[in-house]
Amino acid sequence: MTNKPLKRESLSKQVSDKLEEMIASGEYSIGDKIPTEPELMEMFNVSRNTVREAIQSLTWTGLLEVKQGDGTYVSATNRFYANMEKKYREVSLEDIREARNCLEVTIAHLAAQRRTDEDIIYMKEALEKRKELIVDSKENTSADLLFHISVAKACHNNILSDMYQSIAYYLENQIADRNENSSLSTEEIDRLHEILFKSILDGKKEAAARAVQKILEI
Amino acid sequence: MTNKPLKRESLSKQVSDKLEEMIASGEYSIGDKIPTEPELMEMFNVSRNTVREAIQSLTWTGLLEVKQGDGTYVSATNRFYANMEKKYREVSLEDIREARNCLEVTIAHLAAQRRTDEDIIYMKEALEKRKELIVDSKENTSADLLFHISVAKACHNNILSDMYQSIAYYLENQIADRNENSSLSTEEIDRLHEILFKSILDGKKEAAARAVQKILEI
DNA sequence: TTCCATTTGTTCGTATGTATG
DNA sequence: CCATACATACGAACAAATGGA
Repeated sequence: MTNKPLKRESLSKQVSDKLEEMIASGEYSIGDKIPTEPELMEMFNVSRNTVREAIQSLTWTGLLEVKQGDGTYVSATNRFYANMEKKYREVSLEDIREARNCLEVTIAHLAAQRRTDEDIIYMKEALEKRKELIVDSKENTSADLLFHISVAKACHNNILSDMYQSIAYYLENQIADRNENSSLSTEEIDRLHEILFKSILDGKKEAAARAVQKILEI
Repeated sequence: MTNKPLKRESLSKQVSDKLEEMIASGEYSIGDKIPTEPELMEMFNVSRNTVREAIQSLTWTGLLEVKQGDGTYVSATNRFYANMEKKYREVSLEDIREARNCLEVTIAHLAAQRRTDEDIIYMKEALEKRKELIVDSKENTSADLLFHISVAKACHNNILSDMYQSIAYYLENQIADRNENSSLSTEEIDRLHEILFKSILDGKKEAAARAVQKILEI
C-alpha cells in the first residue's frame, strides 16, 4: 500500500516557506533586496518558474514587492499585518507610542495569567541576553525588543501578539532613543524588566501591568 | 516623448477578467462547474499555463474553487464577499473580545481628547441610525459597528483605528449575538451608547473609557 | 542623451504526478 | 483498472522596465 505520510509539499511552497522564514528571522529586513531569480534558482536548485511562483505567493501575502527591471524587495515581515507595515512607514512616533502602550499593558496582564513554562524559557533567555549586552548597542536594542515580543507571545492571543509584532519594527528606533536619553540608569531599567519578568513568572497580573507601564514611561 | 497610453494587459489577466465578467453576469452561477482547462485553452486560444494562471488568480480572490481530478467550480460571484474569512480562521471569539477590549478603551480615551466637529457629525449620524433601526436586524448590527468605527476614527491615531477596523469584520457576529442574548434591555444599551457619545463630545476621557467598558460588558 | 547589461514579465511547449469517478 | 482533469515542474524564448555607463 502507498501510505502517504503527510501532504506532499510542492517545491514552490518549500521555497516560499524558506524565504518567509528568512524574512521573519531578520536575514532580510524591510527594504532589502532579495537575491535575483537566477540566484534563487541556484540557491534552491529549482527552475525559474518555481522560484517565480514562490515569489508571487509572497507578493500576494504582502511580504515582497517586485519591481520589474530592478529586483524584489521585502515590504513586510509579518504576513498578517503586511498591509499595515507598508502603510505605517511614515507614521508618527506618538501614534506608535500610544499603540504600543495600548497593546502592551493588556498583553502583560494576559501573559501573567497564561504564560507556559516554554514562554518563560524564551523570556528568560531574551532577558539575559539583553542584560549582558552593552547598552546603546544595536544588539541590545534587538534583544530588548525580542524580550517584549516574547512577552507578547506569552499572552496567547494571536490577534494581540500579531498586532504587537506588526508595530515592533517601529519600536526599535523608539527603544534605541530611549536607552540613550533616559533619565534612568541602566541598572534601573534592567530592574524594571526584571520586575516585569518576575511578575509574569509568578502570575501577578496587576504587578505585570504596572511594571510595563513603568517601562513605557522611561 | 514616449507617452505610454496605459499598461499593457497580460493574456492571463485578460482571461481572468473575461471569466470574472462571465461569473458576474450570471453565465456561471455559484456551484457551477466551469469549462475544463483544455476547453478554456481553445475558447481563449491561449496555452494551458495562461489558463491556469487566470484560474489561480480567481481562486485567490475567492471566486473559484478548484478540485483536482474533478473540475473548477464557482464559489462566489463577488470578489469582495469572498476574501476575509480565511485569515482569522484560527482565532477564537475570546481572542477577538480581548483584542477589542484592549483597543476600544484606549480609543475612547483618545477620542474624547481629539474628536473634531466632523467626527462628531459622523458619530451622531451613526448613533441615530442605530437607534431607529429594529434591534436584531442585520442593519442594526451594521449601524452599531459603524458607530464604533466612527469613534475609532475620532481617536486620530491611524494605527489604532486601522487595527480596530482590521478586526471589525469579526465583531459583527459578536455584536449580533450580544444584541440577542443580552441581559440588558434595548433602552439600556441605547443609553450606554448615548453616554459614550456624550462623553466624547464633552471631552470627558475617563467617562468615555468607563462607558466603553460597560458596553463591552453587555 | 543614448546604449546596454541586468532583472523581471509573459507565454509557450512538454513531461510526469495525483485525484476523481 | 482506466479515462479524465487538475497539479507540479522544467526548459526556452522573447518582451519590457530599470539603472548605470
